Amino acid sequence: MADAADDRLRLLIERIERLEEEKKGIGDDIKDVYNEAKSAGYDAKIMRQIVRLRKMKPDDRREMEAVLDVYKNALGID
Amino acid sequence: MADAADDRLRLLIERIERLEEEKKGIGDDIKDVYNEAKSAGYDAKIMRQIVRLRKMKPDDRREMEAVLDVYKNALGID
Amino acid sequence: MADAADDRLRLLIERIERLEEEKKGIGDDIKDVYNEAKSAGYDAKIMRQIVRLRKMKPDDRREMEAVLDVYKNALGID
Amino acid sequence: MADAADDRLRLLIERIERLEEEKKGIGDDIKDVYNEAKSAGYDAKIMRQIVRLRKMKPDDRREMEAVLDVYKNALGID
DNA sequence: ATTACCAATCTGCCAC
DNA sequence: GTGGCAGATTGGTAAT
Repeated sequence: MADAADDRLRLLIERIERLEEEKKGIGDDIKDVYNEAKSAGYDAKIMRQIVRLRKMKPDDRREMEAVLDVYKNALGID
Repeated sequence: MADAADDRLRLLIERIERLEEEKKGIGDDIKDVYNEAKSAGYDAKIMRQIVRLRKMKPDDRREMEAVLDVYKNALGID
Repeated sequence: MADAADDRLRLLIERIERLEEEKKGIGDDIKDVYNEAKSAGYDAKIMRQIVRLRKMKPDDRREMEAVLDVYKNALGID
Repeated sequence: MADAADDRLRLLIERIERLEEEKKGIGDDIKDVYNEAKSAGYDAKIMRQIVRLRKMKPDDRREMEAVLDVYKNALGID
């Protein structure tokens, strides 16, 4: 009963499923590294912030941090 | 055909739907305030960071910022 | 030291914070209803699906369900 | 200025960054497949539902669908 | 053991 | 129409 269109859809789905498995594997690897870091006494939550900051272009990051400081001063934070 | 159990489920669902509507209304109000802020020249994204920071207890926030600085120095950021 | 611009920003932030509190309150109310439903033996996860389905226009929902069935048949699901 | 602890942190961060890059690459591949499917006339949103359903154990899926039907009947959906 | 909280992923939306 | 952003949901974790 499975015609050619059915096959095409099935193949697309199966490719997606294989890729999602790979993606999950890498996600697990990342989790392992964070756990290793945690065992070494590092704070995973702050490491994640670092990773986020390093993704930004340095100039953009500094600009963002500068504006944040201005707003913090306006609000009397710190 | 609708028995008492059906009614009970329906009433629960309807209460949820009413509450979700209210919640959506408030979400829209929040969006309006951000738009007003944007019109006044403020950066909405950074305002959201400020709101997040103000949710934290001051001591926790300072501690977090201090650790972040240590990590940034370790990584040579800035 | 707080000038007029600082005040304006502070007022905007405070309005947002008030609205977010209200929003959180309603979110808690919704959670309460789901817990009540759970106590009555209902499955919260499926109730969420129901709420989602009821948000759709009936014709759109039926169309979507029809396509889903076609795909399920193509994949031999069921 | 970089001591051994700094190096350790840096190496952990770099491992994470490499893994995140790989993960992003696979995410892009998945997106490509969905786009290919879309070009062939398939509905990506429903394909995602199919993928989700296929992740479930068949018995669990059928049980879930059965309960959903019960709730739909109780609410007069369909 | 459960339950609430928190983070991370995923979906939907809006702006470009 | 595409990419980024915010919101929602789900899974994991920590506390009691």
